[in-house]
Amino acid sequence: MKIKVRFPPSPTGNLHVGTTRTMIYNWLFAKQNKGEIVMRLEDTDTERSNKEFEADIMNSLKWLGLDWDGPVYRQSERTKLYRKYLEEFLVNKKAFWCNHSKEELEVENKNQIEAKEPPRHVCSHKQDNLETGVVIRVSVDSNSDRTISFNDRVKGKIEFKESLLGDFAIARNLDSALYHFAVVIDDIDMEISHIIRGDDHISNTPKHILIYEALDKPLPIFAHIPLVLGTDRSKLSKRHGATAVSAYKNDYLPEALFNFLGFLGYTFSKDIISKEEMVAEFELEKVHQSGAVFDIKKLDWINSQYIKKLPPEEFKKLANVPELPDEAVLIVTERLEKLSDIQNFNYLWEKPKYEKDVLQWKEMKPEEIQNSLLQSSFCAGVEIKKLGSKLDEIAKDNFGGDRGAVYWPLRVALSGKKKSPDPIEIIKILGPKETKERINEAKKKLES
RNA sequence: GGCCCUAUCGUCUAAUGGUUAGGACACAAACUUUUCAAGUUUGGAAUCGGAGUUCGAUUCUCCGUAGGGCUGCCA
Repeated sequence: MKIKVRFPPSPTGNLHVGTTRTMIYNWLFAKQNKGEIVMRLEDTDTERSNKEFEADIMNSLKWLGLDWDGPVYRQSERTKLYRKYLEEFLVNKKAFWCNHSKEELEVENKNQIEAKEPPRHVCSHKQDNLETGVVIRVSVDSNSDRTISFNDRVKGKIEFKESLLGDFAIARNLDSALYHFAVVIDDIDMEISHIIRGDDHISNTPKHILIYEALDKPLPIFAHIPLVLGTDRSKLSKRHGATAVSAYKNDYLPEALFNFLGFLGYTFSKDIISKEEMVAEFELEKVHQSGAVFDIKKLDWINSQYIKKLPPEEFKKLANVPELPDEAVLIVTERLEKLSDIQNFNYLWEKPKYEKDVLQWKEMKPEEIQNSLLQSSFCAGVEIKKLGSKLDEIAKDNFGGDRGAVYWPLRVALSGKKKSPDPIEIIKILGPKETKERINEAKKKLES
């Protein structure tokens, strides 16, 4: 059988990390099986869909390296196809026009809940053969004793009673199909073999199965993946933080996000793993059954691992710091979790700003700091290799061997920070001239 | 309310009818050290509850409980 899967985002928002995780599993599965991936924008809700979200989705997918085969389909451009099938459904009495108002349906629903009955709309217009109406519904037998069941590749056997479904809506009119109808028609038309989608679609599946059956088409294989959760274990949404992939672009490497998302629901052989290795290892049946919390701390760690491995040129480009000297890249990447944190190291390419009291090490007196800096400034031109022993000597001769008394003021003079890499590392990057200048500025600052 | 899904450290998870229930992140401590970072070592931390099956259940079954999803003329 030819393997064919789909990316079916709805352009009613930016690309969501949960949707992306589902797409990653589709992608891994397709790549491993030399299958095809269809890109299909589900924009049947014209009110909420827009081109900006479309662009965000495509760009984010591209950024992550999630590619697809063939053209980009839009459901809004396929209304003729849906119309053809809607007419067929109507003619064959598999669907009918319903003329109940929203208010009537609300009352019905309210009464059902109060009576502890299953919520569903069993339409009384079914036999009326209306020419038109408010909405088109599939006719479902409310007295059926049939159990619709399917074998989910990740969840196992799932069953629903047909009688509980009710006559569900599939189109606003002949030219405006709703989700349930458009997906099934498209999945049939595009010969989708595996539908790998979020857990939240499980309860839609029996409806879809009924449409496949009405068209006498074979069922695809269903695989429902658990949702990505927020810290309170509910479906990940904006109140938990950034959900758009594009919100991660400035701080995270695409490989790191991909790696992290892949682990939210699947266990690969090692924590840091490439796409290629993931493709080789992936098995649909091994996708976990329960939802996973999006833990940003783990993402940060994975990201830091990828940053460390970046070549200098690549890092400077991605972090957008062309002025950073190549020699400085290593000491910086070792300390970063997020790309934008590079701004904490701006003293490597521009003069630091700081308050003079930061220069003080423990109980040091101003004269002592001055002396320490003066001594250090004499070392500015010393060969890097010998710099360490030279500074140690100063500590020994002037401060009873307290190296902090030398290193601390020096580091602050160079970086303006309480926390920074070894001053010798910084001197290596700044060079003797700049080093001397910064020490002198520190001395001046101390006097003021 | 109805239907459906799920349940191992704080988080991601491993294991399997028999293990001292393992790892990673996070956290804490130690080492290193002028301060960070990195690294190394160590530590605390979990099988939701109750029945049943069994010589033995974290694992299998059932019942609870909890959480989640769906319940649209959204997708």
